[in-house]
Amino acid sequence: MRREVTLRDVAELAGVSSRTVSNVVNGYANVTERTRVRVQRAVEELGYRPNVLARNLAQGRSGQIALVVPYLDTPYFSELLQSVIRAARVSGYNVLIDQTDGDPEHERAFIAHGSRRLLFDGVIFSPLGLDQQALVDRDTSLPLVILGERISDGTFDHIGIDDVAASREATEHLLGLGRQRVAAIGDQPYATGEAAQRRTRGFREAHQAHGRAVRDDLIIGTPRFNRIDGAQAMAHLLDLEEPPDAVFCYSDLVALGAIHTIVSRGLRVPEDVAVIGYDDIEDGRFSNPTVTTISPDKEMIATTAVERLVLRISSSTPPPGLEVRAPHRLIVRESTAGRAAQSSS
Amino acid sequence: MRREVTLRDVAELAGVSSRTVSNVVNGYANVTERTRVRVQRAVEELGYRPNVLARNLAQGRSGQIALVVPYLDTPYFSELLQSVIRAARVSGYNVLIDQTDGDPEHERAFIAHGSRRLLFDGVIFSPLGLDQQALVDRDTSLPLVILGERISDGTFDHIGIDDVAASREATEHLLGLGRQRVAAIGDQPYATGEAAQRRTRGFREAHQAHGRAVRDDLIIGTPRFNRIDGAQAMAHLLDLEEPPDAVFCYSDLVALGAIHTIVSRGLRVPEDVAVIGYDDIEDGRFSNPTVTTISPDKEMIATTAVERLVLRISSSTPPPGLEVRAPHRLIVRESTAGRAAQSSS
DNA sequence: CTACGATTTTGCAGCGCTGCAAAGACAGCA
DNA sequence: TGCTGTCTTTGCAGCGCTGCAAAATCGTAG
Repeated sequence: MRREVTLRDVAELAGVSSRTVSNVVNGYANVTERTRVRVQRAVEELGYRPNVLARNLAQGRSGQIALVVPYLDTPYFSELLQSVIRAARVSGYNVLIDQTDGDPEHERAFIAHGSRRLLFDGVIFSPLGLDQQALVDRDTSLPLVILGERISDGTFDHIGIDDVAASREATEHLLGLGRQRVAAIGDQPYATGEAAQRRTRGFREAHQAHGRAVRDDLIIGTPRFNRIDGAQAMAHLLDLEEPPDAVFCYSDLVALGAIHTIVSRGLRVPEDVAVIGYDDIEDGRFSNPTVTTISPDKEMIATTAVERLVLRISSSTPPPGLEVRAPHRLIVRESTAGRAAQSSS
Repeated sequence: MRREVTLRDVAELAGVSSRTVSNVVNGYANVTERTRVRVQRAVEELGYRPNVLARNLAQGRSGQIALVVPYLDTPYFSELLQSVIRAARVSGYNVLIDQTDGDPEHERAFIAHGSRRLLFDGVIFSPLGLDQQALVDRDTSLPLVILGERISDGTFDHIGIDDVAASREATEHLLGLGRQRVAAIGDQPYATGEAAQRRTRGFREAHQAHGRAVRDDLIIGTPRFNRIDGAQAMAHLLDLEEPPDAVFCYSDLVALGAIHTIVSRGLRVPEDVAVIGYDDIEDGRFSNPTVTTISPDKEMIATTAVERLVLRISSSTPPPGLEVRAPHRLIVRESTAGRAAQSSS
């Protein structure tokens, strides 16, 4: 395999210094049209491509941004990943993926002091079990953007939808259908379960707005937001003396698991139990029945996250922490509206 | 942000040359125990971490391997991705992900001459629409491992399950249930559809082995292996005068789409139509009904792929192309066995 | 005690690029 | 014509590491 073309090769051919070639390639100011053209021509003739590695070394950066997510095989995250990769590429960054498996220790290590600083220039973090303390202990010189439900303390950006409002809408949708006993699956009443707790808050607010009492025994906690968690929680709910006739699930996967249990007990969705999910993953559009859900604008979340992170990386003085609210909407499908909803997306 | 600790810093503290520190850090031979210990201590005291970038630059490699897949939000690929990342990290490589969207042009460009050679040291490629010509035109100096159904020409490794055999088993399972009209969804009778064609071959072989004729109008082509493709193809099949009573779907997503259509027509799975899928994605374990499927050993595929690629990268003389058959097995679930299968995983 | 081969350590150059500051070119003006 | 200020271009050093080959050290045989 032949040696790659370097800046120097181009410089020689164009009859200028390698520094000038660098200037042209990087579009720096103050290069005469004449030399620019000459260099440009040489670049093309030799098929020169900058060596990213060398550039990064010289600039003291790595050219990578890390995307830290709890699970990769969760559709929500893999859909997000796609958008992040696309956006990062536009800005000349590679995405380094890290799956934490929701392990708080692992999550903490990623943003703690020292860590593998050299491996990435910034982090887009979608924490699961990260507690407030980890954020306090973090290396504040590491550019950080957090996705999800955590409020920024001003030293990083935060992007997420309004979970409380979204959860309220979801619950109101169920109440609006005339359901009498609305359950919630996914609460996590402990320090690292902030995201879940906001959804529970929305759930309660909706009841309040409708002048309805929340039956606390219908709020079921789950360790994760998985199909299996949903399936088990639903089984528990159906075993109650007065089982619910509607369920707000804190993720579409939970909803799919719940539906699985309901149907395998010989009950019907939505006739016997209406189900609403959260995330709008593709699965929910083709499941049986299709799943009514809260759809966050994932593309916008990903794009904004990368944008902000890149800005943060290239700023000499750190920009103030931004609090970005991404839009969301309720998408009604069969699991609450029945077959009638079939035509909707 | 303070400067990072370098080799030289360690060298100074340990009272040796930086080259010796490098030797110790990299575990090279011929270092006295005495100096090794001394250096080791200095490394720990300063918290030295090698700069991967500089190392790679000096070694003329990038430290990245590319994983090229058609779609990332397809569960099969995101499950594979996880395993690949894990395996690559063990070998000190980063995974650079590229989604081709199945675009043949894009796929071709990735392994063609020149390409972005500097960005990655090797490629793990899961092609979709890649035709044989692209492989001929490829840059043979780029270490390559191909996943899927293509046979190696000796210049790269190939890892995949035996699709023909697996498809035969799947079809035989349906025939063994006593089904009379078995359909297949997913054929792609054109140059880039090799994978699909092997499945069709297995489908035919199974019929032959059972002394049954294949009804060609029951073999439906689909552009992709998606839910929507499965849903549409199934709709077409159900509109036939003699609709099938069993369907072999070339992916679990196709199967999920097909089931969706069947159920929304008021028919039952598996009573009216039995459905079998391919890939064993998690969705199929919690869908309603759960999906009988062919389960490839993804972990083994990923691990072997990385292993072979790393070997190929570090070999000065390219090793012969290996043809690896990963194991697969049939997992019977509700979509063919009915509720009775509930207990199986 | 010297010589020689084997082992361990070192110095230097260079991977390909960019930051920095200085040099050169050029135009305008006295 | 000489001088100044501005715009372009250049040279050099160095990012942190490793390849290479020479130098130093060591052990042992003569």
